[in-house]
Amino acid sequence: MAHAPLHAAGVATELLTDGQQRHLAEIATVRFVPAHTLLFSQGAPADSVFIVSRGVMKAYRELRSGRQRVVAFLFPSDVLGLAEGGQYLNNAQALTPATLYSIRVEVLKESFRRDFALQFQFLCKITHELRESQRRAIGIARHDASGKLATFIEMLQHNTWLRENSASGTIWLPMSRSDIASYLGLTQETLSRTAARLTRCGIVKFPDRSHVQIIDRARLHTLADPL
Amino acid sequence: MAHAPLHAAGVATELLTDGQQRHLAEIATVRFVPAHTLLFSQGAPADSVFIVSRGVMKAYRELRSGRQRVVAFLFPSDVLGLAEGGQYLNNAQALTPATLYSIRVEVLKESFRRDFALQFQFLCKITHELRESQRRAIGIARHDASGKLATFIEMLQHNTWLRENSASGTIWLPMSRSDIASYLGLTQETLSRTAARLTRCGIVKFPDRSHVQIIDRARLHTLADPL
DNA sequence: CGTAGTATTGAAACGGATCAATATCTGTGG
DNA sequence: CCACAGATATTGATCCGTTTCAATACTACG
Repeated sequence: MAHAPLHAAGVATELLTDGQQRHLAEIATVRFVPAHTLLFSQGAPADSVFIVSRGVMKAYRELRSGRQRVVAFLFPSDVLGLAEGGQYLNNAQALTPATLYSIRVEVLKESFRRDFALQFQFLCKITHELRESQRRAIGIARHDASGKLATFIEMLQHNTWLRENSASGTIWLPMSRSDIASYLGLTQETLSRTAARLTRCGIVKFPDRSHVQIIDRARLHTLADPL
Repeated sequence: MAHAPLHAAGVATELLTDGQQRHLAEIATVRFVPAHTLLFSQGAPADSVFIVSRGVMKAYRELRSGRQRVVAFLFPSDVLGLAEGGQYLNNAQALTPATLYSIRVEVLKESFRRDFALQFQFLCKITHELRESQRRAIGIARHDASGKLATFIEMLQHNTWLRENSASGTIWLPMSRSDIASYLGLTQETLSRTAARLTRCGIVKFPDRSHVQIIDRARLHTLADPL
């Protein structure tokens, strides 16, 4: 078990002691990734785990047909680098310019050995990711496109890193329409139509292609609530 | 962070030292659950984590409409009891008579503090669950029912605990048709029709309602492989 | 300003959902 | 051991929504 298979979970750095943060900074390497650049690709040897510090990343998997399925969007404090058998399972690409901390898995494991609380933080965060993944699985099992989209918008709404302006309720969408569609298991066309429908109904508004504004929070939630 | 939120991951007891196994046995309580019985329900105070020792469990969530979505099937060595805010997120029900180890989270956390490797095992297992959850999310994002079912059957095929007879390729299905349908995001009717279709095509055979037999492994895999 | 990638809109067809009826199984008690 | 009842599973017919294919509009970047 040389390679610790870690992934896609947020590490709440606020919950780490100063000493732990210093320690993490010591064992990590800072890495700058330009927008639209691949950080790593599926199948590559997985020797490091990454923590997003600034920017937004996407994790996606390449399918036979050349299509891609978005597996997760990663925000600051999220961890990525899920591996199996020493290989990364997903591709990781920057949606915006991003800076990450890169930590070699052997080094991280050694730190875990010394610091119980650090490992516990990771455990909690991976668990959090698992919760999110299950939630998402329930979300995309739905058959109605508007429900899926509503769920997605609510999800973003709760994400601290995207609330540009909590007063006006405007939310930043760092990902493309196709990314959202892929994440929700829809086609771009259906997503587009559904977004148009929600706009017509006065539930949301799209000031431009990378922003949503929630108009009718109550009706949005009614749509999002699972069934 | 009084309640460690753990869940649905396998703990490979084979990888634990004798001492660790003894220790786990000491802090755990054995619990027998008859078939079709609820172990815990969503919203209940989550004070314990469970490890399946024998039998099969299902984790599911109740939806507004009264319907239910199956989130996971749990087999021996899997961990269940995913919690958030001190409450269980899913219902857990036994599909067969089952025996589980029940461990109070505070006690488990205390053991983690003393035993790095024990915590690391849990970390690996939760990570494994996360992988599975992501795989499943990709699986149910598909639009074709036969692909979903094929994926599900392949998944079971790889599960050691269900291979009754690896020679004949017969697999035990401890869960009902509705459970499978719910897990795959399909209706019972569609699942039934799809199963019939695969049978007609000579890809699988259903000797009875709780067994599948793979006839044409190659074509099954072609269907299952994510497009 | 033009071009390539991205997004929207339109028309048509497929596939799964739904409603409804029938069949089969499981477990229980006579 | 058999018969019965309730749950579970299959099958059929129809409807609706999403996919698909195709064309047009937009936007960002050089």
